[in-house]
Amino acid sequence: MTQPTNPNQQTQTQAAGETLAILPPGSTSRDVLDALSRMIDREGLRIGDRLPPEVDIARRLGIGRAKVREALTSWQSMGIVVRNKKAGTRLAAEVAANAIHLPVTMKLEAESLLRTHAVRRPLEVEAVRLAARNRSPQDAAIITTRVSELMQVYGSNTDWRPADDLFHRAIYEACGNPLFGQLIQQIQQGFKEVYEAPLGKPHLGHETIPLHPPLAQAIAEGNEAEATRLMDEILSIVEAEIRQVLETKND
Amino acid sequence: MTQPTNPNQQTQTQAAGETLAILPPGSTSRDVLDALSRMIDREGLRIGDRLPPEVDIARRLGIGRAKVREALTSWQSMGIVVRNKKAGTRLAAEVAANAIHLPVTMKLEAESLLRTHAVRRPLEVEAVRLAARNRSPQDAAIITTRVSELMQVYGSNTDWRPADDLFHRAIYEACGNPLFGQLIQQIQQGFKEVYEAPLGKPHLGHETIPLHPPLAQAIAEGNEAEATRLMDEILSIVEAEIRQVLETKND
DNA sequence: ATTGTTGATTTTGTCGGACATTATGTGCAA
DNA sequence: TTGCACATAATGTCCGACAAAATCAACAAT
Repeated sequence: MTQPTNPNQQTQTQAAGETLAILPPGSTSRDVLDALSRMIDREGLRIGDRLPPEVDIARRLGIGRAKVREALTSWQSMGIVVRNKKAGTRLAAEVAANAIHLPVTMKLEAESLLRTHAVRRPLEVEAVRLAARNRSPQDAAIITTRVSELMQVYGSNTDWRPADDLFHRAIYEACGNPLFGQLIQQIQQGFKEVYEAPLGKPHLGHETIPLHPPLAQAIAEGNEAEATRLMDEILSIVEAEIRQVLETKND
Repeated sequence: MTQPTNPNQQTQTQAAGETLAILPPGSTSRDVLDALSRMIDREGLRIGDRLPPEVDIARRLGIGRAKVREALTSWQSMGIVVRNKKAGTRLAAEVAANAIHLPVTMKLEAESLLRTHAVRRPLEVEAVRLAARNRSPQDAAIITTRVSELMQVYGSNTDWRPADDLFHRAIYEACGNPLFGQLIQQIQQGFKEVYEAPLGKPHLGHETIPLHPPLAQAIAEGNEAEATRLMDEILSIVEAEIRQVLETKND
């Protein structure tokens, strides 16, 4: 055992990390978790590494230990950290089976981009199939509107991803099962965080936008086969782009 | 608004619920959550209902408020409860987009059995496809062993579901992407909890067991089309059984 | 009579302190 | 060198107090 190369051992002479951002008094538990995330990033902590004792974190962030514990409890319930009496709080070696928090899980395993995409893919295709089958006329109208808005933005040189988000959310709405939207958006959120952090967020999926109008039409017409085929093609393109980005990064 | 029929208003004259089980001193946070679950069940609380103030819970369970808060924080981070200053802690009306905990979510919405099955279905099929494509020889051997064990147990009149679990876990292992296993098992866990509680757990999926040996063979042979077809058929049968159970329950 | 306002109350949020519990490590003795 | 007792450091738990905020009740104003 004898864990290797722990960078933050005794170099912190009670005032080393004091330059950290002190949280304002009205900060939520989410802010604490964000600050902890930044701290983990900055100090380059990996799976199994210890993070500072609760009292130190509290002092460095200018908050009470109760608040730190609340945040760590949240992470613990997600299986992100493991707490032990004297061993301190460590980043979890493996995620508990019954608890998932994709954003952090993925952040800890950056190579899992393709894995995450592989999970997202069947969910997206099935959501499109159900949307084509179950859409109401209102849903079809919303989807048509969203795709026209998307193409309008796409024509200009502004960021088209918010419009793309709205379009896909309309699909999740139309499929009649809120679990699809919840799961996919959870996956997407984790994807974005890990993707935009180290790779500088190139506009992924740009090539797929021209396929969106026929997808919307297929859903509106109730053409399940064509809709799922188009969605699968879109996701294939995205997957190829991911592989390309990963390869160019590995140079 | 004016929420209706809150059963636990002022009938508790400081000593009503005192007969609750007092937790032993060495109880974990999980125990507290279990006790809270039982309390919710016993008092018949629904979505939007308030649960007792933290100090009351602490007194009734014989623990400190810190322990109660830790447990509630865990639930809050899963989107199960919402906490407000004077409004108290309420069971969440809708699950936050970035936090999902299917077991409790489903327990609160029993009608979502089919929705959950609809999400599980494409994931299972894709996992089988990937397993047929990427399985190693060892994986194939394990799957073959598991299915033979399953059929052996199935022949006797003991409970075949543990063996069934092992078989499907072997598939998740073989597919080469741990996220599939994590997500599906999370979904399954929630499904079981909500299913077995109100419906008395009939042996769901009994009809599908004879389809498992050919499924295992298709995976071992790398026959993606046949494997996915069989898995889809299995899940169709399960879905039909779910519908039947729900209908007979609605009489 | 309805509406707006003000104030009291209740409940969660946060802090600090104290002690218990438990790994971890250290030093002494065999 | 090995084994054991003890010191130490970190989380776990409880308590008490106050802050903050949402709700409710009473009251005033239109």
